[in-house]
Amino acid sequence: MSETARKTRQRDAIRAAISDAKAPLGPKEILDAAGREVEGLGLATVYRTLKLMVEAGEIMPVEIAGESPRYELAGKGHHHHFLCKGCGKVFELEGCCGHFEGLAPRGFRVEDHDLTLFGQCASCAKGTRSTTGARTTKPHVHKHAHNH
Amino acid sequence: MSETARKTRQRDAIRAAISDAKAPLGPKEILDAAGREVEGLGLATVYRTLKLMVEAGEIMPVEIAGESPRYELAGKGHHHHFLCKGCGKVFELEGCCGHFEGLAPRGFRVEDHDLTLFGQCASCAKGTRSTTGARTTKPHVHKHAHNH
DNA sequence: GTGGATGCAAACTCTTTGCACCTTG
DNA sequence: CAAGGTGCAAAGAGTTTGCATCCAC
Repeated sequence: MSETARKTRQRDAIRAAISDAKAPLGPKEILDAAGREVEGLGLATVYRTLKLMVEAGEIMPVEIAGESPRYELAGKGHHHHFLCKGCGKVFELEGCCGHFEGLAPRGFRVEDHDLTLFGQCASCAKGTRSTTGARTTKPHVHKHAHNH
Repeated sequence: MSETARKTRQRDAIRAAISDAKAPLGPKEILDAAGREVEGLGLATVYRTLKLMVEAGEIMPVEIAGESPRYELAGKGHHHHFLCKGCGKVFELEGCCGHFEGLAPRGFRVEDHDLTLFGQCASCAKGTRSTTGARTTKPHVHKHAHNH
């Protein structure tokens, strides 16, 4: 095989940034974090490395509807995410109540699924009064108007 | 209020394109469809109209992880979608087994959720041999490697 | 020394915006 | 006729790619 995958400072820094993060990171956040280790790190390198790591199965893209992709370490087992509409942070959820096969029409083969919860994280839930209250960070929030 | 919302040929065509479609459409597909009615329709108008219609609650964005947004009529009640990895088509699902509140950590408030199923639609399931088989259309498929 | 890796800038895709002109009410 | 709507082109944001240089092995 032509598996050459060299060890470089930039890749180490990118890998470290992702594993040290408590939540999935986006390309620019990764650049910020890894850039503190490697002077002059370029965004293109981050994108290239991210793609390689995804193909190598080292990391997984976390794509939340309406959000730009984030990345997290692979190998954590099946789980989903929670996006806080207050602070915009993404949290990992444990477990999955997953029996969704029945939702698909007859003849369809369900191979995979994606589930994301939206709402207020513990911190944001405290300070909220049900109305769209005070915001601390830039939220990137979308109006998912599911009417259950 | 300054609610003026005029009735124009372009808006009628865009609305019609969305309601006539069997599946959610993306901006370019809408341009194609509506453009057949209105000569010279521009993409910018489609985007502007889409945004207005979403704000007016007429349509809903359907944002599937890793896919560009599609739009469907609002008011269909709560439902989710199925993306066929074979042909790339999106199907509407009925119902929702939704009790996801328990998945979130204590203190979190779950306000909404998103669920998407991936797999093979009825047509594609027939022609598939379990291996990544022959493809008919351009799939836009992503490797969601959830390991259940 | 060689081939993979990197940084920069240009290229691309998708979406938004500015502006002059056209249309609805 | 005035306010809004439209088309085109330019501007943005996010991501990819070409290329000369650099560095790990």
